[in-house]
Amino acid sequence: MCAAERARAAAGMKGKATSFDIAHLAGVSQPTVSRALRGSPLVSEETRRRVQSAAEALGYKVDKNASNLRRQHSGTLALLLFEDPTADHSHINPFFLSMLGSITRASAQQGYDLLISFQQFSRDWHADFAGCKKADGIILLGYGDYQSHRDKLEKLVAQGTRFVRWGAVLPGQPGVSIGCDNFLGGRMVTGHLVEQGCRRIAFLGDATPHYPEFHERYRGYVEALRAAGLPVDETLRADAESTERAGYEATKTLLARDAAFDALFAASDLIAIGAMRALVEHGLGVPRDVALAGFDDIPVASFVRPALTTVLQDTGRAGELLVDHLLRLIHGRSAESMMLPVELKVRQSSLRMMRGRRAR
Amino acid sequence: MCAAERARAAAGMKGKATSFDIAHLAGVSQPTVSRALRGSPLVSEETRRRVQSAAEALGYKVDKNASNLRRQHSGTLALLLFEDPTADHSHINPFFLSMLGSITRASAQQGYDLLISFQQFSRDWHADFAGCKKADGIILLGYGDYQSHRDKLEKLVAQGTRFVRWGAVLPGQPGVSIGCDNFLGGRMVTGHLVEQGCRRIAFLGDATPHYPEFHERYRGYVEALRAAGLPVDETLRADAESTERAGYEATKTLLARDAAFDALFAASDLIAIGAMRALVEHGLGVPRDVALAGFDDIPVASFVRPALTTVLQDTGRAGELLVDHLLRLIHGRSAESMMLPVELKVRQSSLRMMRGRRAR
DNA sequence: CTGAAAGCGCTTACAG
DNA sequence: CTGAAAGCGCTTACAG
Repeated sequence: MCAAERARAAAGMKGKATSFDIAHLAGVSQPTVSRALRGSPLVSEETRRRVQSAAEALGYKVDKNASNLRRQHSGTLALLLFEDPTADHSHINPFFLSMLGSITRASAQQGYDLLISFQQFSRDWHADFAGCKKADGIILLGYGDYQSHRDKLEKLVAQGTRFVRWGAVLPGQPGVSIGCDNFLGGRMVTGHLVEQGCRRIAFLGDATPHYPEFHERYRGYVEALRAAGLPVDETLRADAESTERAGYEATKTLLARDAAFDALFAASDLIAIGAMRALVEHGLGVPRDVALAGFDDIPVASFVRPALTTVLQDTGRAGELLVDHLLRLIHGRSAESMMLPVELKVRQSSLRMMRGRRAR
Repeated sequence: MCAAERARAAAGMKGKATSFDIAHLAGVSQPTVSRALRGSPLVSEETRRRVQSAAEALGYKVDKNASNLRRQHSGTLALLLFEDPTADHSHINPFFLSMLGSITRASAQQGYDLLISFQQFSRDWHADFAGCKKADGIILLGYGDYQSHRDKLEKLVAQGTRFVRWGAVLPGQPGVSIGCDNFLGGRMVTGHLVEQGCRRIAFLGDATPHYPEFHERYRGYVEALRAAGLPVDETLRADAESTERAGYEATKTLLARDAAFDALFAASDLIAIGAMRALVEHGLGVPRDVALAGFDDIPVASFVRPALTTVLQDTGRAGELLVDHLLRLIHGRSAESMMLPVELKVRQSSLRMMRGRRAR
């Protein structure tokens, strides 16, 4: 039995203490307890102290359900992680894990709790969090097909649900989106591969508007090829969702096609790592025979051998911005979509000049 | 304006619909709405249908705050992630990330929401979740110093807070703990290194009772050495918390000590990866000059070169068990601490016989 | 099977 | 600066 329990037992109470118990102990009314604990300026310093020590003595905590009900808010943000239903369920994409970490931190810093939920895009999740007041706002995260599911976002807007979305920032999208400059990232990587002397650069990833982020990266790739006067060869493109397995298989497809390539730009690091495995199995050296680059800079990217050239998205900043923008919306202020800068991380996997410099 | 809004505007309502609105539309009393929606067997099939379609028409969702307040529960579990305050804050330990994924999935499967929060052990978090009824129970996760903070756990028990803890399973601990067989894991790895012909095996990690998991792994290491008739040399031990940086530095310390070693057992994969970098910088080949093994089998473990020998903890099963045991406690049933089996994953980093088999 | 009533534990306008 | 009163939106024993 701890001190608080003993004190309460002495006072003849059972169960958790309520604000009435504190009021009784402090010799004030129950509303005064509420005011004192919420830091209202209406309460005298001396009363506040009495209330506070009574609350501590009984181990009292404000009941969130009651408080939220009365105040009509929840002090909670919901993070919805959308996963491709076809993806391997045992591991979450490390990139989103990293985002999750920074979002958790950012919302804690702002005094909000974070509710986490995995969702399928197909399900009817749009009213599950804001509708029932479990959360004041929603953060949407995931490589998703926002084109087919645009109606869900529009429903959120129509409902007046506050939400922000991580993903491609494109004109005319419902709600607020925050994402990195995928187009620029794609152009930078491809430009770098061109500089390395690559001439037949393949693209791995679903380049349809159904995967807007990949699509933007692809557009950057095309732009860089154009700028270098290189043709865009459709046989050098293979679809892949963002998994290692898909990258592996897309590379096999490409190899089977017998269309020669000297570089591979994978739309994500996971795809790139799968590609690396397929290339090695096929007896091709990276970067000796094929230069390779990915996107995201997930933690493994620097640990694979050769270390993977990729595009860094600042997840720390992204998490802060997502929470920040969502809170603006919750507080009735305006928030604009925005695009974050990216950074090219050149590592060994794309450095064709390195050939022979190390005994590998 | 969506259909639900239009319907409600027609009915002259503003704001979210309540159970009274549904009652009105369905032509029943408000309590009947509540019963119908909660699936009470007292409601006739026909009434239920009327209520349900009214609820759908108005886009009604039960207000969780009100429902929780009345029912005195929250339908939510809290996951508290303890991080070493000295650790690098930009990345979360991948092992815990993996646990987080499986816990999220398991609690969703059981119909519970999951609240996530990062905590410092030193802070006064014990009443922050259960005390204020934000969560029905708590899951504790993190390489923590449970010895110094044992009083916190005891406070939880005294309060009657339902909680389960991931970590070392030792006799006499407050509450329910679930963890893997760290002792066996340590013994298996060390035994394997001995089999590979290693005779001077160093241990990297804080082996004090303050890190009970590492301590158990260390005890397994000692046991395996004893079984092989090898001495336990204190100069072959260097403290490290579970970060890459700490592993890097501990290895440097070891190297500076000038006590020869032919193998390194790191108490975690992160430590092992840091160690690998230090060894390479020092001109030592892995596994040629020094065999290396870690613990956890985080995703990078199979991607570093050479791939890292380690001990697999089944995070999927662990997450399920943590949630399962916590729900047992919440439902007033009993739950016992338990230990999960581990699996040795032999990869190249420890295969000294491999020397020369590949041109690396 | 259904309704009228009470109450979960707070917060906040209102009155003093 | 403080208290009495009302009410947030449900759920559930009680009565019929």
